[in-house]
Amino acid sequence: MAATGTKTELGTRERLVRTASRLMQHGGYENTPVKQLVREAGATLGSLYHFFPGGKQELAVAAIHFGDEEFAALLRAGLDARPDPAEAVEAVTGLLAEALEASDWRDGCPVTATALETVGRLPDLQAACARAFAHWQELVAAKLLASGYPEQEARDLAITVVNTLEGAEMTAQVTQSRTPLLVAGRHLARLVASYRP
Amino acid sequence: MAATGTKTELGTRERLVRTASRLMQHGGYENTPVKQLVREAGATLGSLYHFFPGGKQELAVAAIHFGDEEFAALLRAGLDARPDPAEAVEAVTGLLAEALEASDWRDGCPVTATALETVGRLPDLQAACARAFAHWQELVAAKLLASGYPEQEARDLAITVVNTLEGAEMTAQVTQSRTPLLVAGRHLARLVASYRP
DNA sequence: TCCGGGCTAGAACGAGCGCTCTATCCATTC
DNA sequence: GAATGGATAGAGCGCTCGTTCTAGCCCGGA
Repeated sequence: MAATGTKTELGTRERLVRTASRLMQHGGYENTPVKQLVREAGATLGSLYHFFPGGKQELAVAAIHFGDEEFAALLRAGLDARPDPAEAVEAVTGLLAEALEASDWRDGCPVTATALETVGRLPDLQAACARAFAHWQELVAAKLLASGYPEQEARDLAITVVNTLEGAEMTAQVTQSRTPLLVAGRHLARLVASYRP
Repeated sequence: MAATGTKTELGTRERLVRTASRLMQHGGYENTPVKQLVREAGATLGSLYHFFPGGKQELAVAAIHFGDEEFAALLRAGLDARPDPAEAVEAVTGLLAEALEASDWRDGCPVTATALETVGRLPDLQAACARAFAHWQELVAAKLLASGYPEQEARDLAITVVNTLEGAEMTAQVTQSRTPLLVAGRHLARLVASYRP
């Protein structure tokens, strides 16, 4: 929210959040040392603890929210690209594959790594990750509902679409290949189409 | 492999590998301190570096292989439970949901957390994780091929089946709910059936 | 009885962790 | 020009990390 790039200079707080999101996207929470984070953000420890009295964990929650919105934007872009929801879902996988390869297989889902790492350990972060997943499902469900899919089928399909995107994105990263995402796109399109009202 | 429970006492090496696999399943690689690992395995640091001169990383590779086989066993159990591959895949999701809830949502995929954390950082571990995914895909593909599915469709379906299982398992963990897995089961069964030769 | 190698044992090391703390800067306000 | 308070700055704290190292245990074969 607020200015997200229109300003030539971002405030210190915003730089911290974006840098944290990027580093956590790559290595998760524990693999992101505060000192490196602060250095890459062009800030200092003093600034971090000024804006986030709760320390690294509070910053991480903000970073997950930022990644949530970032991924949601890409999701919306793909979903809006085609009127038909089946084709739209396939368009999303294309966007994901493109972005992933362009980043040399580094920029996967900005939430997954942190989510897995914090399950049963850091409830605040786990909750933030769960909210992100729910948010993305909501976007997919809205597209299906707008296309006339019945409520229950739309919600269930949204769950599987998001989960399959997550799984395919992870495998694409680990194997450094677009294939898992592109195959997922074809299969998800077929699945969504098979429920077409 | 070798004895996996028949012996009343497992050797120190085996205890280290199993404990590492379990701890990495829960928190990944970096969140698993060697000292805790050694303590829970009933071993000592000396033993660890005796059996694994490469240290924590070498042990982690062995642990990933163990988790690979463990998950493969569950996969085989589900796939063999039903002759029809669509029903078989759904059976797998049932087994996964059961095991996950029984562990209070802790025992997710033994590889995913480590996989995401080591992408682009620890090539040895990343490669071990990639091998595990390929192995599981192979098992699913074999089931489909045995049921008469054409080569290419079987391989592609296997990719999506494994990816969707991974994604659904992760979401089930984070949200502490069987729903993602059960919904994935229904959808995967429908998808697999839609290609039935 | 002695030996020797597979294995166990845990204290100690240097590096890096998240965080605290005091000092300072600087735009805004009287 | 002085005072104010948000923001910046980074040295240093206590702690834990993975690893190293030396010493000793156990037990089958000579």
